[in-house]
This record gives sequence, structure tokens and C-alpha cells, in this order.
Amino acid sequence: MLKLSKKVEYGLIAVRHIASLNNQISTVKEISEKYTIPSDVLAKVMQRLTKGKLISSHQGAMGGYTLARRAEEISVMDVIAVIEGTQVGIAQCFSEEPQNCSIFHNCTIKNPLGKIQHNLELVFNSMKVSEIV
Amino acid sequence: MLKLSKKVEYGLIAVRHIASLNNQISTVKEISEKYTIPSDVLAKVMQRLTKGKLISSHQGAMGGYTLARRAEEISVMDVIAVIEGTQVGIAQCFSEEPQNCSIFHNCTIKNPLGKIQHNLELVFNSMKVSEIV
DNA sequence: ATGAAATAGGACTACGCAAGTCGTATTTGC
DNA sequence: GCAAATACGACTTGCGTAGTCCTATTTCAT
Ligand code: SF4
Ligand code: SF4
Repeated sequence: MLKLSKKVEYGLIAVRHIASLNNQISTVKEISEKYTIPSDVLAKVMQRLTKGKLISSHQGAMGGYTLARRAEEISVMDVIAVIEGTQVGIAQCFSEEPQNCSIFHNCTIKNPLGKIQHNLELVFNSMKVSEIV
Repeated sequence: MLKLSKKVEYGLIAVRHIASLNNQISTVKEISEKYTIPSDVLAKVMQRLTKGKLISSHQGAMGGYTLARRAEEISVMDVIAVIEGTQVGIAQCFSEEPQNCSIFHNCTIKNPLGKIQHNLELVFNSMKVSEIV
């Protein structure tokens, strides 16, 4: 409960790695070996980060990935949001249709939880990749 | 990912309910019907809250539950910690033996994540039941 | 041109946890 | 003694996470 997925952790490690090398091009093989991450899993993480425009891919031999923005402009929240396609919410009614929760109408805690959700987002938004290199 | 469990939500609803009734004794049946919560599930949640000394149980006919502390002294974090027996951690290495994570030794993000973890705890600790009645 | 190095992406499996159900025992007020 | 309530363990089901496997595509270097 409340745990980040491994994919997100891998994504953060990868993005931080590229940033720490001053945005030098890096490959999946290089990163997966250095940090002992299953390369297939990391590959798909990188593909999502590419689709989310946080990094840029360079296909073919001598290819790899570079950052698509400055490290100061990539937050932990960005990485989470891109890797988890869905909306991140501390409760069901924040991440999907509120009606999906059978007790939505007489739920007495959704407003307080909304406040907490907002504060959590502030925390994740405020930490940038540039701070963790 | 990052979602509270239903048990925690049920626990918060129940604790808030009792608090809103000015600590009048309340039963599982009463709460489960009012909020459409499966009574068996709620029952076990209440038992955990009792073991965690957040509420007090009164067995037998005319029994039920009351708060064991003032609503100002029960935080959302307390409820989470008691219902989830385990340590709540944003990453594996915070909730179990660090060695369990195969990449612990060369993990470059555990310190930053630790900082985030700390901030999240502040958020959950600062919201008290008395604020959500 | 050809082959090697790299990204792109779908299909599938295995495992663990969340949520709920069921059955039974125990306590206690009337 | 009966009914209302808590206590608690065993079980099922479904879903999400993590990982594996396989194939296609792109592009550089020889
Ligand atoms: S409505 Fe209440 S119970 Fe349903 S998801 Fe939102 S917060 Fe949780
Ligand atoms: S060590 Fe790094 S990767 Fe392993 S759990 Fe802690 S943070 Fe996540």
C-alpha cells in the first residue's frame, strides 16, 4: 500500500543516470547492467518515458536515450504520471470515475482525502531530477 | 499504485463516524449499513483498531465501539499504521529488509525517496480525525 | 549490401496482495 | 436462556505487478 511501482523506480534511476552523465546518450543495456535491472522491463519503461516526452530516443546502432528537457524541469511527479498511464490517486474516486466507488454518495472522507492528495502532489512535484543527481 | 486500501478508508469512515457522534457507542451493524460497507470486512478493521488502542471495544449485547483517545489525538497516519500491520513505505527498502531489494547496493534514488517518504509522513501525521468530522 | 547494435512493442506467465465471504466461538445484557 | 454484539481464522476470487519471450524496425559501420 502506498508503494511506488518498480517501473517508476527504474524510470527514476534511468533519468537520474542520464542527467548525471550530463545528458550524454545512454543505452538500455548500459543502464540495466549498471543497476541490475531486467533489461526488458527497463526497455518498456524507457519507451513510455519517450512517449511522455521526458526523454528522446535515438534508434539504430550507436543509438540510445537522452533527456528531452533540462533536469530542473523534470519532477518525480512527471516520471510517475508518464509511467503510470492512469491518473494517480490516493483513492479510487480520484483516479477513476467517482461512481465506481459504491459508497461515493455517502462517503464522508473524500474531501479530507482530497486535501491530502493535493499535498502529496505538492511533494512529488517539488522534487526535481536535478536535485537527485 | 499509491492508493490507500479499502480497509484504511473503512477505518477512517468508522472513526470519523464515532467522533461525529460525540464518542457515543456505535456498532459494526450500524456503521456498515449507514455507509454500505461489508460488515465482515468492517468488523475485522474495527478489531485491528481496537488492538492498536485507537478505539475501545465493548462486548456483548448493547456493546460496540468508542474512541480510546480524543479525536484531536488520532491522526490519519495512526489509522493507516494500525490497520496495515506492516511499516508503510514508499519503497520496498523502507518497509522491509533493505537487502530484499536486489539493487539496494547500487541504488541511486533511495536517499531522495527517503526525503519524499518523510514529507509524506508529515502530511498524514498532520491530519487529525478532529478535522474531518 | 550486409550485419550488428539498438529501440519498438505485443503476448504471455507467475506471483502476491486486496477484497470479500463463510463459519464458528465468545462475551454479556436483559 | 436468548439475543446482540465482538473475536478470529480459513477460504475464494480477482486484479495488478513484475518479469519473460519473441519479433519487427531502424540505423550505423564496414
Ligand atoms: S468515495 Fe470515499 S471511499 Fe470511495 S474512493 Fe473516494 S474516498 Fe474512498
Ligand atoms: S533500494 Fe532503491 S530500488 Fe530498492 S527499494 Fe529502495 S529505493 Fe527502490
